[in-house]
Amino acid sequence: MARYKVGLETQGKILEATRRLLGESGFEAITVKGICAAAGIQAGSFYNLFPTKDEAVLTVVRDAISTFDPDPDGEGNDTVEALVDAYTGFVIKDPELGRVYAHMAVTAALTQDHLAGRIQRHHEQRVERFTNAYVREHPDVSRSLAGYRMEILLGALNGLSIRWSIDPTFDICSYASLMVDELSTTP
Amino acid sequence: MARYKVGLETQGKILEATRRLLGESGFEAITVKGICAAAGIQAGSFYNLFPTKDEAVLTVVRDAISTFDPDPDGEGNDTVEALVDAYTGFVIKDPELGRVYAHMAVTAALTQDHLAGRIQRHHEQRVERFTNAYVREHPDVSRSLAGYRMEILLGALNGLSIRWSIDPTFDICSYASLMVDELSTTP
DNA sequence: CATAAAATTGAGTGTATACTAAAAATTGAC
DNA sequence: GTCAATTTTTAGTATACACTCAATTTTATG
Repeated sequence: MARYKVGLETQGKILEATRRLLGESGFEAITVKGICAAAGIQAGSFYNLFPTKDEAVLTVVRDAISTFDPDPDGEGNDTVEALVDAYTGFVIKDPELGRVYAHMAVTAALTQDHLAGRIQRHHEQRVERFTNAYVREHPDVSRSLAGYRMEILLGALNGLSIRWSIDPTFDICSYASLMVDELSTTP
Repeated sequence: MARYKVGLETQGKILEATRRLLGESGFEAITVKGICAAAGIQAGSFYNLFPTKDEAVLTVVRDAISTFDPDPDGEGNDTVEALVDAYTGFVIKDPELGRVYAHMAVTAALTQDHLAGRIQRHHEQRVERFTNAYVREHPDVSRSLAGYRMEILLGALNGLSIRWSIDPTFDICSYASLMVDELSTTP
């Protein structure tokens, strides 16, 4: 753990580099060597501050998850539209972390054993939060149908996020808006 | 290239193993050593038949793409429902290749440089085929709105495929049916 | 400014990877 | 059955990876 000022600075540089490289090339392609080069340090310095590569990756992932889980205390007042808008809003505001989140939600669950459980849990909570919002807005829709619809909505949102991650000019906001619009007119 | 019978058999064993391992663990985790162990051969034998690992992977990917692009000649008579049903039908019938396809469509475009172009092209063709079917069924909907809707539909289908790939008990067919149903009632 | 703690470096380790080459074994057309 | 072409094996190479450690330098506290 960092105790001196320089150590904290180095920690910051490492996390910044990790975040950028994760967003650029994903969970498979990231290497300690790459992180160190991007941070301008040597491997030994990295391991003075992080016990393993995965620990640095996990720190960034935790950061991405909490960023994209807006205002957890206000859960009882969500609307589906607000949740989707919050997501696309964050993606636009911090595309680097947005890419990390998209990779995480979709690819990392398949390929990163040490993250799979955490990602699965996050997905379930996310579906529940969206479903709660949806039933609150549509009391006449059964909870199970609402769950189906929100699973599809999040599947689509993840799919579109990957599309955007591959092609940064892809206008994810328009697609997300259209999706929410058409959802709100479905009886 | 294989010229003797045993060579062709070995080629078959290699492709079978590659397909299974791709479906099980994805594009990042597959190794020549793993393929050879699963096929019951040595590395030298592999390289007698395939110039590189990527060539074996690409052969399986081509196979997956053509499997999930049903009856290309009948393009002019598609319906969106039939296209989605064909997709989920193939996924159920050959889950191994289905998993390969899902990994490919979503993760490989990000992480496998040698496949990215091919996957991008395939996706664009897929969107176009779906869009053509949709405008044929809904002549009153503009082509651009149809394109948006089909991009979302395919995003969702990809997202749900990944969900199914992570959790094989996930009932992708029900979700896909619901999606098509609700699409057909959208004006 | 002395000193202990922390940070950094540089030069490693071991392991796994894709891929190769030479020799031995097998195949199949004649 | 011969023999050249093909296939298989065995034993490698080179490279990239995560991670380590002893020596050196830097930090900050009294």
